[in-house]
Amino acid sequence: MSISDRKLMILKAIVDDYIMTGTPVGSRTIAKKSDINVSPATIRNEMADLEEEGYLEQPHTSAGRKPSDKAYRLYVDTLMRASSLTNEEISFLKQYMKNKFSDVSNVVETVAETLSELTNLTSVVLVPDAKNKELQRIQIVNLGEHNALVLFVFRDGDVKNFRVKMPKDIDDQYLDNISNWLTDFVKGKTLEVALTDMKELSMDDIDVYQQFGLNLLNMVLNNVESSGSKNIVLGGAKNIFNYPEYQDINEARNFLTLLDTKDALYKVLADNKDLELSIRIGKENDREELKNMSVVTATYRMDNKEIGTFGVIGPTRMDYAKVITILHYISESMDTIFKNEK
Amino acid sequence: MSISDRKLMILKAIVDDYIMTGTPVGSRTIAKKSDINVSPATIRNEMADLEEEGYLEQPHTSAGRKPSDKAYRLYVDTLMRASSLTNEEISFLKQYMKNKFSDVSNVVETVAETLSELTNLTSVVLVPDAKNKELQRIQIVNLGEHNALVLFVFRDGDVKNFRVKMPKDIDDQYLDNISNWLTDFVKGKTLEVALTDMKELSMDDIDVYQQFGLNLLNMVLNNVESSGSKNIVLGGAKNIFNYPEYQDINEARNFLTLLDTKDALYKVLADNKDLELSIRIGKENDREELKNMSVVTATYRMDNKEIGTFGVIGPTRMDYAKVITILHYISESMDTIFKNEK
DNA sequence: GTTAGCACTCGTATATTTAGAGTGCTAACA
DNA sequence: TGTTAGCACTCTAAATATACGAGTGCTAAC
Repeated sequence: MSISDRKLMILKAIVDDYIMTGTPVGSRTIAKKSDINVSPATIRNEMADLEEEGYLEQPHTSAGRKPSDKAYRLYVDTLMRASSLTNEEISFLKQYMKNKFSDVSNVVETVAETLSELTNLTSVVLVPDAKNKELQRIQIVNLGEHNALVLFVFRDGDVKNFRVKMPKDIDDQYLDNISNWLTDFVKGKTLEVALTDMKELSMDDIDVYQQFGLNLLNMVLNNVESSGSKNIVLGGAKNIFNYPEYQDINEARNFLTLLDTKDALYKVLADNKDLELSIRIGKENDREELKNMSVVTATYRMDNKEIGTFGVIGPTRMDYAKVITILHYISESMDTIFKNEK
Repeated sequence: MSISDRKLMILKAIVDDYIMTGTPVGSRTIAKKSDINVSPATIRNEMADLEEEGYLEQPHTSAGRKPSDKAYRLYVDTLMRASSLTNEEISFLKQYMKNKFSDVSNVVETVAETLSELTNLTSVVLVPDAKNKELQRIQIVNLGEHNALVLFVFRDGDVKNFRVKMPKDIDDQYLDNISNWLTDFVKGKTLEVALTDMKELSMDDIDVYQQFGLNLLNMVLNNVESSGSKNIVLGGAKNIFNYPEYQDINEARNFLTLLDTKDALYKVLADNKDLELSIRIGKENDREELKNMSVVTATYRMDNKEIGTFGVIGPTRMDYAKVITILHYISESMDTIFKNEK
């Protein structure tokens, strides 16, 4: 059963309005605002139909209607304009991002910040899993007094560092030698591959180096794994307060608590890794805690390997068009960093 | 005019109770709870006196009393027990921190997390200013395709890294040479000193290196300075919800907004850098936004140079004794990292 | 098929009442 | 002279009652 064009127009008008205001919208509002020149009574009839078909819901008899998840889905898939941004806004966006990303050491934080500021939502950025990234170099730096710092530099420019204690103070030159040996060995491999490869080395190989390297790699891998659930960065958590429906302290609190259970968020983002753009509306989310939220994520990839997954989380009545546009332009900005300027 | 011992006991009882419950405390409560065996009526008289002297305030006629900032000050200075923790709790603390700090690459985040978890307050940690830290090594790592990563390793194990573009792909060996030259030049100096020193180099010195080094140092310094207000890490922001007096959405919101204006927090922490332990109660804070909060900070130093400043921020009715104890044990744990195990 | 009219519903905002916690004062007591 | 029981008084917070209004669904006319 297909829905008449007028019904769709009405539905779109309702969703648009609800996304703006957050209050159930009545027939009068639609009659006045939209360009469907028809009386409130007529619209009421259509609305009753739309409700029967599951697109609208009524909080209570004397309230207007609000869109259901199903309605948002339809809205996102076919109703909404591709972008709700004007040309000026878009060029502002581009400029803004260019500035943001100009001198960046910590891309992840910048993406999180940019994303939340532009969307006025809470942003979620998945820190790329160090386990699956190619190593570029290992460098041991002597800090003196039996302390050393082991640096793992990855292909993508990420750096992880670990403080280790040495049994005795070791000559800088010797540390460099180990560093070089390790680098030669691991370069181009992921942590995991490097570790298994190293285990297979025959004992004939320079033993001390190997033992040292094994210890290091093991340590790092453990560390990387144990901090698995923390590989997530948030931005703009308090943006949720902008939404009147979160003025209730418990709602707000629950939301902030949800943000703290990074396991859940991690799962969601990790699940969407394969998708260039993922939109999960309300009950479409698997996680119970997210059943009344929407999560929109994008994955940026290069040479068919994902570099990063990032997105926003917020009320189902978020401005999907705007969010999608912004995600798009952030991807593009990352292109600039990782490709053009290379 | 000195205050009688009984008055002090009553005041302490009131503060203790108010810290626990957050609700104004009446004469009955004190009469029952404390070991001052005296009738409510008597306590009322004393309370009236204490109010006159500015130690107590009454939200309204028919409510109990709550401590004033002045009362908290007295409490902190002379009334409270040094530690409200039992021996078991303390050994738990020590164990907890030992675990936390065992395999740490990011000390700052760990301190923030530990602090907020243990105190149930919001923690604030000042990231040590890279400008004034001694450099240990500079290492340039080739990432391929005209990209390179410049690593600045500091004496204390901190690492800052910057992605740079190279005009053309440069031989790894050559990059190592530059790295070594730079390291030799900067080792033991702060960024600022290194920069001025380098400017004074005569042009006879290997010119390319110098130019390259100058550019790098300049870039890093700019970056470090421009991110000045961000040198702060928070933990447990939502702990504020544990306090019933912050159930009001606006209070909570204001608090979270305050946390976002890192300038203010930075100022506060930086101001207290010289003090091993600083307790600012309510109006004692200079900042208007903090006039109804308390900020307790500790500075950890080594060889008379501060390594880190960290503390908590929360309602004036925080459990000062507990907070101080915990700050103390965190300092101690850091000793373990930076000294004993060295 | 569309629309004006109207009775009806129900949530929110406002006013009113009630209950109780705590006080200050007075007068009696040790 | 300091302590205490007794009691009237105050003021908040919770509970209850009232009023308002936005929005609906239905009916009947166009």
